[in-house]
Amino acid sequence: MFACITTDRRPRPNTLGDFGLASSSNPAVWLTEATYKRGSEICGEQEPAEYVYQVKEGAVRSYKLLSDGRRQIGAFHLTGDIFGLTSESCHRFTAEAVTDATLWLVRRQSLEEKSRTDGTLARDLLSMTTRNLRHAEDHMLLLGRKDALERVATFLIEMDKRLTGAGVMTLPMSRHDIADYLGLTLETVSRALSRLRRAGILSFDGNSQREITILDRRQLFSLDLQG
Amino acid sequence: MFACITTDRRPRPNTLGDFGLASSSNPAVWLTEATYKRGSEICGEQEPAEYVYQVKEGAVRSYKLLSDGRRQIGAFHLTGDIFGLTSESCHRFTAEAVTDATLWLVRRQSLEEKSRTDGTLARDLLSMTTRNLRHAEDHMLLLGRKDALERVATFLIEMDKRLTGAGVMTLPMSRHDIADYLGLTLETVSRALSRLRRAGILSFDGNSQREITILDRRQLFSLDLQG
DNA sequence: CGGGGGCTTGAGGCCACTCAACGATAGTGG
DNA sequence: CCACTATCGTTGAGTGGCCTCAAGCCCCCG
Repeated sequence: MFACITTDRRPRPNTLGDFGLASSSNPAVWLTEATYKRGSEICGEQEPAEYVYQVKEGAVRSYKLLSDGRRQIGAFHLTGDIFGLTSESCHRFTAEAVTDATLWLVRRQSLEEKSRTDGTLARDLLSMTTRNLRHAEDHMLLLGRKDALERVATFLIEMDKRLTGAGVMTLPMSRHDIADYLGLTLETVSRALSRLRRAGILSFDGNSQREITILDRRQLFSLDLQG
Repeated sequence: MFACITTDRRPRPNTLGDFGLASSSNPAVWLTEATYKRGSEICGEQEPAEYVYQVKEGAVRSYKLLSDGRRQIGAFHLTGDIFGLTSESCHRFTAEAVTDATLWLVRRQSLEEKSRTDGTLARDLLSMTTRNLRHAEDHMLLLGRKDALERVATFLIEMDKRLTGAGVMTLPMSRHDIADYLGLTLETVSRALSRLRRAGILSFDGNSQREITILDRRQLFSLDLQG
């Protein structure tokens, strides 16, 4: 599994806006574009955090491992998402391409330098970190207190919102990835999806089992008894 | 359950250093001190986030509820800890006093205003948020992938580090609180502690069951197979 | 003395895990 | 074109770890 860095390493000037960092019109943050094959590692846990990443296309998983191989995926990063952002020196997750993916890379150092003088950027970094924190906090509730069906329902609602919002979506990740995100096994995820299908809440019409249609949003939401 | 705000509401000038916000010598952040009785609510989930809090003395729990009452404690805040910090308008957790507690309060607004001109403060806010994020990420791994014994071992190591570091500690929270922090039931927590005691890893010498001595740090760490 | 809260321990049940078989699909090479 | 393989997903049977329910102890307090 090797990353395929495009040879186009010629730095391209780019606004922070292109990097998703709001409207600061600072043109001096340099981007690199890179592509990664399905399954290849983008950055490793505890490696020095040299870059911050934004998904141009594809999907990425961030995870931690226990020494015996148990895996917990902390987040999926989809088109437009920024990850690898930290104010510490090392990454706290391993990131891998879920599908073939194209990323934008920006040196962390250059962001830090800019943020020292650019208050808007500094606030954007804080609000992005806060957004990640909120996601982690919500996910703790899921992992600590929801049962399997509720976890899968919450997952589908999250993915629908982030992928299309239209109730029809093609999940980029496998059942195994979903399981490691939800703290379950792949069999339990599969059974939960089947239950939701049999209950008329979902359908798998497409020719792929990853193509899911939400038929009854009300019932799905009623399983996601947040708050 | 009522909070007992001390009538000493006279704002006291204080350095940010006193607030744990590093060495910025800005004296213009005003603190209020308040005391809370065991079990009283400090702030509610989804309430407007008017204050940021620091524990002067005592212990605090931050939690989320599902509509049927299941509770997930996201963090315990001990002496010196800052909580309630968010760049969003509302709190994302309910906070309650685990023991009688004395807190320092600072208006969120005043922090935000200061951070607009004080780059050091802005960076401190970011690094505090990052620290919270790391804790949440580690806790996701615990909740998603560790078994009961491992969760309790991890908890004891965390508390030992934060309370004394000496291997002897008096936990401020009940088994029920520990359970809701670890995604277990209080009985399972109790059984795990008993197992660790029978294995010679802990002892409960004190006259309180919350007084715990770690006898064998090596074995305890071997149950906490982080990474 | 009774009552309540916190903690422990036991008995039994259930939900998710484990192990296994099977089908579908895609890619590979003869 | 057809094996052959690997990957992914579904489903079933059985197990086990944690939960539920309950009893009982200890301590504090009225």
